[in-house]
This record gives sequence, structure tokens and C-alpha cells, in this order.
Amino acid sequence: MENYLAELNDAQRAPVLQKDGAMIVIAGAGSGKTRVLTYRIAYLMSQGVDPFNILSLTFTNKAAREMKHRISSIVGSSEAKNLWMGTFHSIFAKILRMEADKLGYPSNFTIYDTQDSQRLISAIIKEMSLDKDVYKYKQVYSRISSYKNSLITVKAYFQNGELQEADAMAKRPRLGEIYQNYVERCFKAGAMDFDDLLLKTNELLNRFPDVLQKYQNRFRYILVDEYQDTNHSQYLIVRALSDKFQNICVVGDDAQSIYAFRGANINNILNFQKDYDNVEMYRLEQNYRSTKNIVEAANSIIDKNKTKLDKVVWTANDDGPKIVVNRLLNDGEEGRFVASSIFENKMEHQLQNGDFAILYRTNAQSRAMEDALRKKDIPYRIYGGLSFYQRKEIKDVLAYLRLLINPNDEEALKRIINFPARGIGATTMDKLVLAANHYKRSIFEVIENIDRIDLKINGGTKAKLKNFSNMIKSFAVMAQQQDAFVVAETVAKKTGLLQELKKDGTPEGVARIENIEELLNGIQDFVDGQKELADANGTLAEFLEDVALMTDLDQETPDEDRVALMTIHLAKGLEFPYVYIVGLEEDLFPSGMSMNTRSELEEERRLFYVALTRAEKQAYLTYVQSRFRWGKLIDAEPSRFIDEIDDQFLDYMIPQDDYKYKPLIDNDIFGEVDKSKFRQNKPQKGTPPPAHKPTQSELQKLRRLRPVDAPSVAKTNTNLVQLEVGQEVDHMRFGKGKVLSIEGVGQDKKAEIDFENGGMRKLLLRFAKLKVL
DNA sequence: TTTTCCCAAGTTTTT
DNA sequence: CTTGGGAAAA
Repeated sequence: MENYLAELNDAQRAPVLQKDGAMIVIAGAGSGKTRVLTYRIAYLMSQGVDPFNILSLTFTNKAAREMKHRISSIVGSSEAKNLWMGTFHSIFAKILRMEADKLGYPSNFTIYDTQDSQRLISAIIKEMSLDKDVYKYKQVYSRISSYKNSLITVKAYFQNGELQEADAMAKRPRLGEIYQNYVERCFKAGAMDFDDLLLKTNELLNRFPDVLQKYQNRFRYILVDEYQDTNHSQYLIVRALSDKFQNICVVGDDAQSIYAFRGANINNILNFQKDYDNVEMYRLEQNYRSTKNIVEAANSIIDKNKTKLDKVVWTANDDGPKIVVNRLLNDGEEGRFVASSIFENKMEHQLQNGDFAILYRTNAQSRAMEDALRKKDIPYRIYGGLSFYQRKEIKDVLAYLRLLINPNDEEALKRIINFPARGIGATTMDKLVLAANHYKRSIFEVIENIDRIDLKINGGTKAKLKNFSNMIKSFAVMAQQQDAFVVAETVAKKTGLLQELKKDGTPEGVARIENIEELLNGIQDFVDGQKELADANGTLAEFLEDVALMTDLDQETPDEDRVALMTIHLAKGLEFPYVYIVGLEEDLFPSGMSMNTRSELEEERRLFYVALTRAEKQAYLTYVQSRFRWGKLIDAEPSRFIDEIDDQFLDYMIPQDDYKYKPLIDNDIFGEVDKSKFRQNKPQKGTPPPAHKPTQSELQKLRRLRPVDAPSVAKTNTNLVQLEVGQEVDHMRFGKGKVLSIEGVGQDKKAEIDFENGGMRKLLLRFAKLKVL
């Protein structure tokens, strides 16, 4: 016990040792906040606080797991196991399952992910026959999401004239109706979306004082990590739960608030002191992670922001090397530079792949990096992007499983009722949806009663529907008795999902089968893990409970030594000895969509601050002169953020005179921007563009007019390779082979290839990963 | 009803 | 360049 306290500095020890009351810890990047949180929990337990009474909310499941692990090593795992530790979403999903009946929900409610929600909204817009160009489903979704995050229910919406007016002004007067329909349909389907998990928790705590009491008494000590990223809904939950005992400890860093786009409210942390009595404020300002150069460079950036708390991060570490800045010709060059630099550093300093991270603003930038790393045989892993659980084939399997647990789950049903094809088409579905809306029942219930309703569905189709529902019901019976793995395996086989994929034989299909196998393995692991716990049996319901809340970062990584590629958002909370921040260009970083207001720009700047402070020993910044975007090569300008770093911390690999920056924004919307600081030179242009660039549809027409068989040249969509008959190729999965023929025009071209091992295959080039030899 | 072809629109970040 | 949706063809 005492020895771990000795591992803390004075500033860190103070918040650990304050057992009761409200406190806020403002923790600079790399100042050991996770340490403070873990030791604080350990200390509370050493003071006799029951782990059942401690609630600790983190931002990612991974952070929770790591913290639990570290606490286990201090207090023992049997005690640590009883802590309530997890993300807002996962903890309150658990609680909502226990209290679901109070809100009229089944305890096995489904969690709709973003895609489910958007599909439903899209369907509703269609059913209401609204113009889909005016009511864009993504925009509607984000409106509804932000309403929910601000606790504006449908009822509140219709009582709020201002909101309705705002939507009417935006030419979307019927948004409220969509919102209402959406909420009703979710409820009918026994489903909650991400925002509901927080909204319904608020509802639960507000409407049922006894429930509130119960959880207030249970969670006597509450800790919240990354408090700067909480939204209004989360804020209210924390307030309600901590109201009775006021033993609340929040930790955060206003300089690292990067989720405003998702409703995070930086004022939660800025105003914390007003919300509770006698708030103690602690500051952790010593950075243990990075070199002086990095820390001070980061400080010089964040200084440009106006909205922030007073705090000076410093470090006793060495100066370290300066931050390297390099300009490259294009994204391919950028990738090659990063890959060779990693290679050289590895050699020179005896490092591992895992010591490196490449960070970028948008997922699309990973491609160029990947290609370069692959060419140099440097193993890497991409985090984020399309997470495993979001892939089509995985979502299909999961949809079947979801339907067994909750047959009312409409999105799951719509997804798989005709996949694999079983002759239940769009017309039939329309009739079913209409009836379901009319009778206020779920689609599955309508199918169950298909004989009693006259839907003008012919006998053959009725039989198909009955077959389908019988199949689902037989699986459901099975799910009662067998563990999750057995059920999932049976589903994959009996539904014909696997056969369907085997049949097509494309590399995509093969990869999908492997993914499904991986999912089954994952379920098996889960079952094994759960069976060891006393209160779980490894049932399907248990598995599905939180799958929707799982992210890529949460996948248990086999300890492989790989370079990490991820967006900066995903990198928050992580650290690496060597960090490459790529694509530092105006319009990309800062993003062109976030330069309209001062606060958006400040958030971009904080994002850059987060990126830079991930680095322990050395950081590299790169930008390019031209970059592919929207399929076109466009001129790029260096990011203003490079200019904002004090030159003394930078080491330019290019002559500094070449470094040019022209502010994109000329009109003075920021008021106090000092333009004299910017270098006004125009960036050097490459070769001037041709007089007339053919438009997209002109190109498409040209392609269509070309004879199909004559030249037999195709471009694979994925990596820009010209392909001709007779060409030797190397395929990612099937190895070497020779092109026999190319067929089709436009998008869905196919090539017939004779592979050395594996014979002839027809590949859909749209998906192919081919290299020309 | 299913498959194929064509076209338009969009790419910021995520629990 | 990608993706999804819708119309035309099978």
C-alpha cells in the first residue's frame, strides 16, 4: 500500500489521498492521470470502501480493462472484479437491462448501431414520401442524435417553438414527425440507439426516485475519466448519481477536448466548480511522457487557443531531438518517406515496430501508408476504419443472432429476411411494413399472424414467410439450451450464409468466410471465458449484449509487433516513442469542414495538440504538395498548424524558404487574427491543368463507348493497376497467375485469371487486390 | 424476383 | 475513387 503512494509525486498524491468530497483534476497530457485514477481507487478500497460502491467511467472499454488490470495487481483480482468500471454506454446499458421493465422495454432490448439507426431513418423518410434530397438521412440522424444528447424528447421538441422554427427554416418542417416515428419504431422493435442508452438512463433516474436512490446508494464514489468529452446527457447522469454523497472525482484536460462534434460540452469541465460545493481543484502539470521539445512545441500550439483553463505543462525530461518537418510531392511519396524513416530509425536505435505510430486526420489517408509499409515489409495494424463488427458478413450473422434474441428487432429482420435470397422481395416487405405500422406491431408479429390478415400476399410467398419464421423460432428454442457458439455455428450453416459465400468464389467471398470463422472463434472464446465466471453461462444473449458497443480498439490484440496506424481521435490516451503525423495540409488538417467558426478551429488545434503529445521521443510532421481527393489530384498547402509551432522546436528537411503558407480565410471572421504572421506567398504550382477537364459523366460515357473486347484493358479499382490479357499478376490471396480475359464494362468488371496454385478464377475487379508483375 | 448496369453524390472525427 | 440506390434487363 505505502509503496505505491511513494511512486507518486506530490501533485498526484494529493487527489489520491482525498477520500471524500468533490474534486476535479486537471491533468495535462502525459502527466499520469490514469495512475492517479487507479491509485485513487486502490486507496479508497484500502480505506474500507467496498468495490461494489465504486463507479468508474472511462472513455473506452480498453481504458477500463487496463485500469482494472492495474488495480488487480495492487489489490488482487478477486476484489477488483467487483468494481463498476466501463464506458458510459456499457455501464448504463447494463443498468437499463436490469430496469428495462420500468420503461416498458424488454430486458433483452437490441442496441441499434449508427448504421441501423440511419437505415431506419432512411426507411421512414421514404415511407413518409418526403424528398430525400431535402431530408438527407444522415443529417436527420445527426439532428435527432443531438436532440437526444440534449435531452430534448419528442414531446419537448413539439413544445419548443424555437427548435421547430429552426428546422422549418432549414426547409425541414417535418423533422419532428420523423423524430416521433423513429422513436416509436425503435420502441416497437425493442431497440435503443447509442443516444438512448444515455437518454433512457436519465429518464429512469428522473422518473423513478426509488431507482435513483438505489443507484445513488450503490455508487458512493464516482470517478469520471476524460470529463472534457462528456455531453449534456452524460453530465446529467453523473450529477444525478453523485448528488447524494457528492463523492465525485472528475479527471480531464480541456486542451484535449476533441469530441464537440458528437455533443461533448467543454463547459462541463470549465464549470465543474460551480456544480458542487467545496470543490477541490488539483492540477497535474508535470509531463513524464515526452521530451522538452515536444512538450514545449505542444504548448506553443495550444497557446493560440482562447478558450482554456490556466495550466502550464512542463517536463524534466531531456530536450530530445527537434520535431522533423518534411514536405513531399504527393501521398505516395509521403508514405515512402514515412516507411523508410521508420525503417532507418528501427535500425539505428534498435527499435520494434510497436514503437511507431502513424496518425492521420481521416481514415482515407491510411491507404498510401499501407502500400508503402507493405512494400518495405514492415508489419502494421490499422485501427478503426471499418471495425470487424461492422463488416457486412459479420453484421449479417449478427442480425440472425439478434433476431433470435429479439424477434421484434426490425433492422435485423429487414437485413436478412431475404439474404440469402429466399424469394421474399421488396413488394412483400412493403406490404408487411405497412401492416406492421397499421397494427402497431412488429414485422415479425405480422408474419406470425399472416393467415389472419388479408395482405394480398399469395400462397407461395406466405409459405416462404412461414418457413422463415419457423426457422428463426427453431433457432430461438435452441438458444435457450445451447451455448452461444453452438447456436451461431448452426445459424451460419443452416441459413445458407456460408454456402452463399462459398459459391461465388471471389477473393472477397473467401475473405468473408474467413471473417465469419473468426467471428465464430471469437464467440467460442467468449463462451469459454464466461463459463469461468459464476453468474454467466456463455449464452447468446450475453454475447450480444454489448457487441454493438465494441470497437476496434477493444479487440484483444495478439501480442504482435506492428506499426500502429490510426486516426488522431483513436490515438487519444495512447503513447508511442515515435509518432508520424501525416497530411498536415490546409483543408485536411485543419479539416475544411471545421474552419467556419473559431470554436471549430480551436477544436482542430486541440486535435493537433493531442496528436503531438502522443510522442515520447520524437515526432515527425509531413505534408504534400498535391494529394488525390475525390479521384482528382489537387494542390495542397501546408497546414497553418506547422506555422503555429515555434520555429526553435522544428527541424525542416526542406529549405525553409520553400515553406509557404497562404491563409485560406481572407475575410476577417476571426477578428483578431494577426495576418502579418502568415507568409503570404502562393504555393508553387506544378504543371498547369489542361484546358478542359472532362467531367465525371463525360468520362463515364467515354468508358461506355469503348468496345468491350478489343483492348481488354482494365483498371482495378483498388490500387490503380492497368491490367491486360496475358499479364502476369500477383494476387494478395491467390498468389501468382496470368490474365486470360477481361469482361464487362464500367464498374463491375471481371477478369478471368489462371493461378499457379488454385486454377482458374473469375475475379470481380471492383474488389480485387492485384499487383501487376 | 434477381442480376446487371448506370448514375449521382459524397468523404471528419466515434460510443 | 468509392458507395449506394434505382432503373433496365434477364
